[in-house]
Amino acid sequence: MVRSDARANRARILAAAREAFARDGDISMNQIAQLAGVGPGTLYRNYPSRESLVLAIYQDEVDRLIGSVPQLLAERPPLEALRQWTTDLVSAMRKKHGLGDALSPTAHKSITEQTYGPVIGAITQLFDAGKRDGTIRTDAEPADFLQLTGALWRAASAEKDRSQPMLALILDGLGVHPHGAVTDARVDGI
Amino acid sequence: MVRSDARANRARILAAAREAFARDGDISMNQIAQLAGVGPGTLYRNYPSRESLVLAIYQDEVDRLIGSVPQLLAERPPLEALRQWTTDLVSAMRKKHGLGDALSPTAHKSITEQTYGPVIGAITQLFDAGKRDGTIRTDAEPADFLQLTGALWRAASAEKDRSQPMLALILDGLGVHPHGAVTDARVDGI
DNA sequence: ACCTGAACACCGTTCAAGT
DNA sequence: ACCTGAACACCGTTCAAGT
Repeated sequence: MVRSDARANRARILAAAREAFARDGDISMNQIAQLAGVGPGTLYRNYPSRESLVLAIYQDEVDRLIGSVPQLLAERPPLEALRQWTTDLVSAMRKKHGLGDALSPTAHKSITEQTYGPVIGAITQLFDAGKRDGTIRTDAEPADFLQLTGALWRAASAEKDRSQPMLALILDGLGVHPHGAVTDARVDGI
Repeated sequence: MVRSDARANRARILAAAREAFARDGDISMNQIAQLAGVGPGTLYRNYPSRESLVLAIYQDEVDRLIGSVPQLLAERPPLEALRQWTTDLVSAMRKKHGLGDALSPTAHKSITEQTYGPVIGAITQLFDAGKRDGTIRTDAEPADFLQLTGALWRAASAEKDRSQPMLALILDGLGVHPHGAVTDARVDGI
């Protein structure tokens, strides 16, 4: 039987840790415990090592992202949902790389591999909705899109954030264009 | 004026640290000082931070590598010198990646960028010697060769070390083959 | 069943005292 | 001019004592 205060603690720890790591990747475990208002023992009961905590934070971020898809699709047209979702994804990737210096390359690699499948799944959902209502090309590939997303994150990290116009460009390319007019405009836009 | 014991200490620290890091990338600064037979203060006088020590170790490794070129070229024919040198390079790269988990991604990147130029320079020296005596193709590009070297290091890390046969293959490709016969054999060898 | 927080061994780093 | 090593503040982690 999981006590309710235990569950609440777990959530508080994760929230505090997420905030703390976003501010400073070098934050100590004891400091996180204090920020969360629990003893260090409680922190270690829930996350037995520093690495497991970092992994949980990122896993949680990905879970939110995956889980937000149905809501986004209910609220707006598929292309708009995809735009919003991708913006969130880029922000999550940037956070992951913010952690980067506190995360060992090996851990970083394993985290990327573990989240690849679910992320592709979410993109597939968004694509399928657009393909069904005719706003996204039927030959669009989720894996290709994710690849392009990597370029977006790099663009977002640069001094001048060009990720939004670049995303608009990609989404244009995904759209269905009866006369190819928008495709021409896209080439001009580069 | 640099005292001779100071210079000796610096060398002893670097040697001890190189050995220690090769065994365990998580070695502590105090442990390194003890292994080198100096007080922690002396260690910090020479290398004011952990990162500066790691960087110095790798820099030293690259310096040795660059410096070994004339000796190698004096002792053996260019292609043989290139083979030996590349074997040493792969071993150095493997060490760098052994450090990898103790080195921040940012530091790892900057170290790679800083050593790129000198490494290309060393390869150019070896190539030029081979081009002069007609054993290496005149159109061979040092940068391409270094790129292929990356594949060698990955092959060396795999459970079955295939780096030596792969290196032989690349060197075959660099050689001058009057009738193209060796090139055919090379394709068969894959 | 879970939490607290003092305690442990050790970390990176500093600096007064020596030679 | 340089070295030593005790000392400092803090680290990740544990565990006896509580509720």
